[in-house]
Amino acid sequence: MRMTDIIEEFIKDLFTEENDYIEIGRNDLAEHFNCVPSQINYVISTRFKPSQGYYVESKRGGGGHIKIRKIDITKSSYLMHIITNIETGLTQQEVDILISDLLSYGLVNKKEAKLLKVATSDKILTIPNQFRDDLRANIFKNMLLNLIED
Amino acid sequence: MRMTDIIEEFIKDLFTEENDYIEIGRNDLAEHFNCVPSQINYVISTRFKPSQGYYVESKRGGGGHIKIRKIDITKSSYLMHIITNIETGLTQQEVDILISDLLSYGLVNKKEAKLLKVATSDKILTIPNQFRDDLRANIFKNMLLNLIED
DNA sequence: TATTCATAGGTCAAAGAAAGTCAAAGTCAA
DNA sequence: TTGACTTTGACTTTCTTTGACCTATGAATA
Repeated sequence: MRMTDIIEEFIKDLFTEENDYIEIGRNDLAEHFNCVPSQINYVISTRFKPSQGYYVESKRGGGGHIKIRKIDITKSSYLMHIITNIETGLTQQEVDILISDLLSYGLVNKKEAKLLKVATSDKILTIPNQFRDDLRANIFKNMLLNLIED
Repeated sequence: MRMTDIIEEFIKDLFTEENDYIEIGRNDLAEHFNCVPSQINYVISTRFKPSQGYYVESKRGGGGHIKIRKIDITKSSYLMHIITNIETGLTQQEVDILISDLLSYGLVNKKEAKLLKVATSDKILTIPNQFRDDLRANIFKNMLLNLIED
């Protein structure tokens, strides 16, 4: 069996009914499985993506850690559907349409819609063109993921 | 848990409804937490900046102390203070502290805090380094602006 | 009054502790 | 035998901890 799969399973087993997130130390885990630390990053980036219902944060430096939150994707299959189907970039137009759909289906309220809109608008995303649509898609996707109720 | 976070929390707990400032002795505090005195300075300089709504004064010599004052917190004034004090870029660390303060003052709810956090995190802002802090500040500022007018 | 000294706090850079990135090399199944 | 997936490791970035040295204040003393 591949190391990757073993680590994936190990991490997934850390989730129980009570916790919706877990914290790991990258180096500890790597040591535990006798692999290089970056292997852990590989596992996380391939098996714990938003489209798989996971949200990941981390902190470096002393006392650093990686935190993985599991989102109950059955709570909103429509949101999940959108999230899963965002692969590449999105234009502002595309996002605006999605937001107004979400609003009219009552999946987000007005305030949330506004926040989504602000954080994904061309006006605010003041970076070189080439990066914008991918960044926007990434922000949008992850914000949606976090709108799914606990 | 990090010493830094423990000290930060300890200091923040010293604030109550009645007092708008607190006084600490650097050496006493360091002794209490069994760390070097300069650790206290580190905590203060990373967690109690003016842009985060705190003003620090101190006095050396006999009877010396460090005094930390918190700005007046009515919803719009605090938000405006933060917004107007964002000049150039913000690191993720700085934004995270701001968000947790906003949350603890009840100026944003949990969901809004999450959205703010997602839209400003290093993990999500997948663009070249040089652009990141300015972009983050821009997103954050504009999201906050939208939280005010409601 | 002027000097000296103990008692604070301030600064800054180095060392330490994690995690992130990226690309090269390896594996394996279709 | 090629293309996708995995493994590895050198290098980078971020955050924290530590300590040596510096500066200001007030009290005691000459």
